[in-house]
This record gives sequence, structure tokens and C-alpha cells, in this order.
Amino acid sequence: MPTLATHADPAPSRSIAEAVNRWFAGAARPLPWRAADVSPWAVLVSEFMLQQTQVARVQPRWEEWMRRWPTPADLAAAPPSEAVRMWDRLGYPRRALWLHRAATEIVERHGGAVPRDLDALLALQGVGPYTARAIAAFAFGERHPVVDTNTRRVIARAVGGVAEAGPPATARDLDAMSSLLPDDAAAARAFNAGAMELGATVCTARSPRCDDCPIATHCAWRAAGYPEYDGPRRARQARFEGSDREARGLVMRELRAAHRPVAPRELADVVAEPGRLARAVDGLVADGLAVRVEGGLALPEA
DNA sequence: AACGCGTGGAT
DNA sequence: TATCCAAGCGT
Repeated sequence: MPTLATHADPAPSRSIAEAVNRWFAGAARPLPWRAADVSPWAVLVSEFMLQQTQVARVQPRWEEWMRRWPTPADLAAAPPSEAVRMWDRLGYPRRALWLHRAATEIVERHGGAVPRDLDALLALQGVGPYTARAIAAFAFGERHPVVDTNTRRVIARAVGGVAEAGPPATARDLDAMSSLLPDDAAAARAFNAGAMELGATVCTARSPRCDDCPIATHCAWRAAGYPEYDGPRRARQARFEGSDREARGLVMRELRAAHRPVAPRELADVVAEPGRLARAVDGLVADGLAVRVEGGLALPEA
């Protein structure tokens, strides 16, 4: 029976997972939300904070957050304004609102306990394909493929032989990870975390440290001679300086600090251009991050 | 499907 | 210094 395989390895997927897990067993960073005794809620909070935000920035905020609101019910009992204030400058403050909403949903629908079921997780505000599977896998040990930007890059390189992953395609990305995932739930959990860790610390976007890579001998990109990427590039982020996005951040900073309604006049001091300020305020109100009240603009109290 | 959404670390 | 891009999500 002829085969296209030209190498001796009959199960490259299994080899990759085994090599990653061997490496991860010794290389895993001691992140606090990975401790054996943390609650599913603690894992959920970490995953919200880690959406598009690096570990180093999340860690201190996560510690404070868990001290103040150790359970979903604790957060649900606080006003959204306090969640947004505690979020401080972590970025994408909508996530603070989503986390508060998710806590309320957990209390109302699940008796205050983070659900284990994937569909129940996906139904929570702010929980998408990545976060739902991360919680199921890391908090509950369920066997699911967990795919984040790091994992996508590792698979693109090691399996696909290309330098970058290209635009996300959730179904295909999950399938690709599934084909590498060990059958054993504990090994699958470790591989999900290990692939992310490898992408975050070794197989990085900018300057990958291929000399230190535990799967270098399995890597299709390496075997191909590290060809440059020629596929579709992700659209460049718009310039931040002078953007509406920056204006939103400046307005939010005022609202967090004020503890009282902020008058339009005060906002004009931080965003001088009227059109830009108006777009920022309208957008924040539409997102529920700000409410128009007597005397100006404020954070949502409920 | 492509876009908008904050902030700051890394190079 | 400027640019890239980061444990994504909702629309």
C-alpha cells in the first residue's frame, strides 16, 4: 500500500504532544491561577483578564481581584462601577462589565457555581470559544481542544510549516488542535496549557527561540528552512494616537477617578476635539460603560 | 467575515 | 522611536 509519508514517524501528532508535555513539566511558569487549589471562578477571572492581555500585566490585578471578590456572588453583589474601577487600566474595560455580568448569570442560572458544561459556559457573557474551553479544561479537567493565538502559531509552524497562522477560523483551528490532542484527559489538559506556554515563551511571534524549542525536531517550518510568510496578513491596527479608542480610554480614566458625575466641560479638557469626544462618549454609553446622568457622565451603578 | 475595542511590553 | 502585537469577544 503506497503512502505519501516520507519519514518514519507514524504519529507525528502524538510525538508533538509528548514532547511538549515533557518540556512543560519542567518549564511551566508558576502562575497563580495554575495552582492546584484555585477555584473555577479564579480560573474564569484569569481567562477574562488574559483576553488580549499579557500575563505580566494580569498577575497583580488578578491577585487583588480575587482578594476582593473571591466568589461569583461577591462580585455580583457589587455595582458594575466598582468592577470597572478595579479593572483600572488593564484595557478593554468592556471585559470588566462582561465579567460582572457573567458573575450575575452564574448566580442566577447556576446557583453561584461556575458551570462545567461547555454550552453553559459559552452562554455566559464574555465567554467565547477560547475562554469556554479554557475554563472547562483548566478548571475542571475536561478534555477539549483549547486554541488561543499562541497555539495557533505553534500549530501553523510545527504542523503547517508556515511562519504565521493567518486569520482565525474557529472550526478549523479546533479541528487542528483536536488532531494533536492526547486521548488521556490529564495529558490533554497539559498539552493545551503547554502549547500556549510554548507559543508565549519560545515559539513567539517576533523572535522565536528555535534553538531552545522542545519540538524543533518535529517542526515542519524548521524542516522547510523557515520560509517567510506569504499568506494573508492580519489587518494592521489603526493608529492609537489621536484615535477614538484613545479618547474612550481618556474618558474612562476620568470616570473611574471621579466618584461623581463628570461634566461635559471636564471631558473637553481631556479630549479637545468635539467630534472625537462625542463619538467616544456615544460609544461608551452604547456599550454600557458610561451612563448619562444629572450633571454629566458616570460609571454604571447597576 | 471583518471590524472595533485599551493599554503597554518587546523589539 | 515606531511598530508590532498580545491567554478574544460581540456584532
